[in-house]
Amino acid sequence: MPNFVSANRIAEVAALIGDAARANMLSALMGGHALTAGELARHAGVTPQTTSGHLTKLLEAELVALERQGRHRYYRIASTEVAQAMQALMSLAAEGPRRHYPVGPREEALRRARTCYDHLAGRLAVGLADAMAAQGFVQIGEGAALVTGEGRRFLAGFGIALEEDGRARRPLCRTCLDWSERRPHLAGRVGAALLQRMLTLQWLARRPDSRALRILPAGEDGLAEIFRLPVDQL
Amino acid sequence: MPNFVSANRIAEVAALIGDAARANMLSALMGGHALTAGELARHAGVTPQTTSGHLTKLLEAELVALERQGRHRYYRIASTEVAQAMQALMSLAAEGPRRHYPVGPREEALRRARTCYDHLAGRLAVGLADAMAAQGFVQIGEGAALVTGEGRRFLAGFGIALEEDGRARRPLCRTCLDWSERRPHLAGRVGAALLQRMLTLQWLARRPDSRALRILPAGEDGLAEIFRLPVDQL
DNA sequence: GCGATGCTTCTGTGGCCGCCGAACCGTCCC
DNA sequence: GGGACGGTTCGGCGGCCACAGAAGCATCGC
Repeated sequence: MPNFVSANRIAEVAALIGDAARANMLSALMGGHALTAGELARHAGVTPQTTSGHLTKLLEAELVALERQGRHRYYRIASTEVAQAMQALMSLAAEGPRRHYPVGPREEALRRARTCYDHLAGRLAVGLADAMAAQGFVQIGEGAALVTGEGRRFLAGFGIALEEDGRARRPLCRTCLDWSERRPHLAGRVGAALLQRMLTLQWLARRPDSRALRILPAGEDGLAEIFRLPVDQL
Repeated sequence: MPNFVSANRIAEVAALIGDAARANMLSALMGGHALTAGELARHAGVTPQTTSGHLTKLLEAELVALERQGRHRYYRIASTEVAQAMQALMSLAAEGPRRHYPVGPREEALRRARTCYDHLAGRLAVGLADAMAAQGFVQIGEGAALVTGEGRRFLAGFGIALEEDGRARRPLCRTCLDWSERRPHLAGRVGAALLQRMLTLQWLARRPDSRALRILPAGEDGLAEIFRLPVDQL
């Protein structure tokens, strides 16, 4: 029959995500942290044994990957492809009937700054992308972003080396549509590097048990001075 | 609870796609043609009444949109967001155990040139992207592409006007990872415009009942002369 | 008007799958 | 060692949902 990337395989993986418990687990893993089975069970709101079943399925389908460490087993998103698919589904889910979710304090923290798999999201990320674009470090198109030569130098000065691998067309930068802001922000290799660097510089800190990020004093200063991004306006 | 883009909503839409029949329908619609319920029923391999049920669900979730015309009802993908999600899931599904699908002649035609929702895909699309990048009309990054000033002029000469809407950050061009080539090609507004223009110029023709495209003689000439893309090498 | 066609709604049936209780296996700590 | 704890496997139950048969409702042709 006509379809041969076998729409059936698409259905398989979509069905895998299309279960409340598993979607919650994957969603939790989108925070970028590797989590143990128990933590995932709590996130999903089901018993450990049920969780275990789900995890084996996700493992077989290579949607998540496993790392053992002593008696703990850490699960994480298996690949950026998976993260992208989840991202696309989030955007889709965030559309629709525009439900009025009451904005609690926790949600407010998430809207302000959070991780999205391996990069920044939230108002901070959108503001950062805008600020860098304004200074000519990146060019942002629809679903697309490129680092300029100037931007490359700027990032190098900030401690991020974009290895100049031979093929000029390779490296760089994607954008990722933020469900809370409905605006693009920087993802891809550059996005991941920015998050990492800001964590090691202690500009930002992960909150335990949440995708939300705290902006530390050093971060407020650094973002304002180096990135020309006044954090208090976020 | 922690998750609040409600992973449950993600699960809902994923589950919607995660059914073989519905996935086949959506997959068929990814060809870019609007299809009738009957055609979709045939694609999915189920009876019309079952199809009807699926379609109401897809409609409610706004994954597909409906256009009535006499006693026919034409269904199409509702938005680019949906198309992107499907695209991401295809990439994911195409990964994995790398099954050996025997490559039939039909599949070969698809690998060569086909539509992907509203733009080109297959070797033709990848080659086109490469050729345009080589001539400096676009810059292609990872998951990202931008049209240069030169490219803008080139496209204008080819009959594609990229309206310069005020906000400089808006328009342009995405890339889309091709499952068959595992390489990016041009999507977004530019990708759609290129496909449209080549269809109206009769460079390409849609095949009935398939996503595959035929490259017409005028297309062979034009692609070689204007885009510097020798089609016979695809 | 008539029937034919395209599509839908209604209804019942069947199967798959997510769920938990219980038991089992491994790792850590003292 | 023993015991606690993190994880997994097994078995049986329950509910949801995709499916087709039959009937209903539009639109087309004559």
